[in-house]
Amino acid sequence: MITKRVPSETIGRLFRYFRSLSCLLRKGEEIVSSKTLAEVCHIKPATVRKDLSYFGEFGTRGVGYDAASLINKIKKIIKLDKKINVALVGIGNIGRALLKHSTFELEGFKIVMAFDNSPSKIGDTVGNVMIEDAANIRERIESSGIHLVILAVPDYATSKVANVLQLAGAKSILSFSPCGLSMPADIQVTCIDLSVEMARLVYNSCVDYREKV
Amino acid sequence: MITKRVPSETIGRLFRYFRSLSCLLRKGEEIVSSKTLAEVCHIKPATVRKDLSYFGEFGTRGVGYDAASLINKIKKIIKLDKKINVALVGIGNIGRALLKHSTFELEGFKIVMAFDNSPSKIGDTVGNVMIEDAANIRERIESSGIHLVILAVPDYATSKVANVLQLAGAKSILSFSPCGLSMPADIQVTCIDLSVEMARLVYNSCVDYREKV
DNA sequence: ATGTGTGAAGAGCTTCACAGCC
DNA sequence: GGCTGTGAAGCTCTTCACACAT
Repeated sequence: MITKRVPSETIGRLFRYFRSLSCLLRKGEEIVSSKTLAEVCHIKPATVRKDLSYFGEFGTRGVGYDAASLINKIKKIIKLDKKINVALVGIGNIGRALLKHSTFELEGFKIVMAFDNSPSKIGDTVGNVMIEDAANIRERIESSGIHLVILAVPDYATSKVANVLQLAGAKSILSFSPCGLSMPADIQVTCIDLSVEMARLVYNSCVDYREKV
Repeated sequence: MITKRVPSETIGRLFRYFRSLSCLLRKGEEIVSSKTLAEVCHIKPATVRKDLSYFGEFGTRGVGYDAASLINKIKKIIKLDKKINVALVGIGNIGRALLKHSTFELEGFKIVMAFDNSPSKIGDTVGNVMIEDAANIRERIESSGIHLVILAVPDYATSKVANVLQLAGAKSILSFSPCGLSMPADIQVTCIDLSVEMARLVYNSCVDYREKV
């Protein structure tokens, strides 16, 4: 019993291949080589081939990949063949921006439900979605079968909400709070922490090109 | 001539240690062990010790780390001892959210300049910052000596703006567009791509606990 | 000739396990 | 006893280099 090991980075890149291929196809390129795809994505050709090889043999040696059919293969692999419904908790600045951010829908994700606990927000409609009372999170998410939830609440509320989401059967959480989440292993959590990213950028730009002896 | 190799992940974790230590200190914990710090951050004690060891010996064997002095050490390492000024380009939904996102300032970053090219936005003030004409980006960033720029413009404009930023002497770019940036190696670029993160979450939650034979 | 598919080498990060010090 | 600091092992992802197919 061996789990097929696919690097987590590979999945992210598949999504980018999907985007780039759609773009190349629109420009009339029907056959695409790993070299072309790599250039568009700013990575190495070998990485492209390796990534795809985890899932099968999609190309023709000496020729390349058929763009249209490769797109479909990728779509199935990363479950982009159906729209993914998403719930959003926390309608602060970030939450509001996400609701208005129309691009998600083009990429296969749709925020279909939004929650906040502030009476002044509940009932409002932002970007076609009505804000519901956070008290109903569990019931609503459970009954709708939503698996992916975006968490954009203040830090102090994060873990409390996360526990409710767990009870509601959520499988994946994308959080904008500095992690602090301890979830069971069967729940995927990704934290997006802008301060951390900025700190890394600052550090790297000071160090990388100042070699130490 | 050997570059001291510090994992890029380590820098991100240092920032989290910094946060956690501040919190622990506020609670009155003056001495902190790698075990305690690891628990708070949901990582392994050995990782904490290894991370710190890249920069020196900050602890006392048999005892632990002095929280206050460790915080100061970390501050210096990741340049948090001074405020970092940041410029923001693109005042759409995300840009606006970032301007209003007051937490940055607590963490050492301050958006001091914002640009857009829409006449209807130029001159407005959002969260204490006046939106300036994007035509002045180069001049303003160059003369202010800002090194870190957040890019929140529509995809099609990203690389064009990035080129201007390069000319303006920016050293680091935090972009919210699907990468497409080819910058010289001395400019650090980080892309935050929510669709990619969501796609990974979805994939992992389907696969991780469905072992393949 | 050209470009894929892939085992093996390489690079980078994490984790272990234990020596060293309190 | 307790906890740090660290070389070495382990693991994961990337890159190479070449066999193979058209």
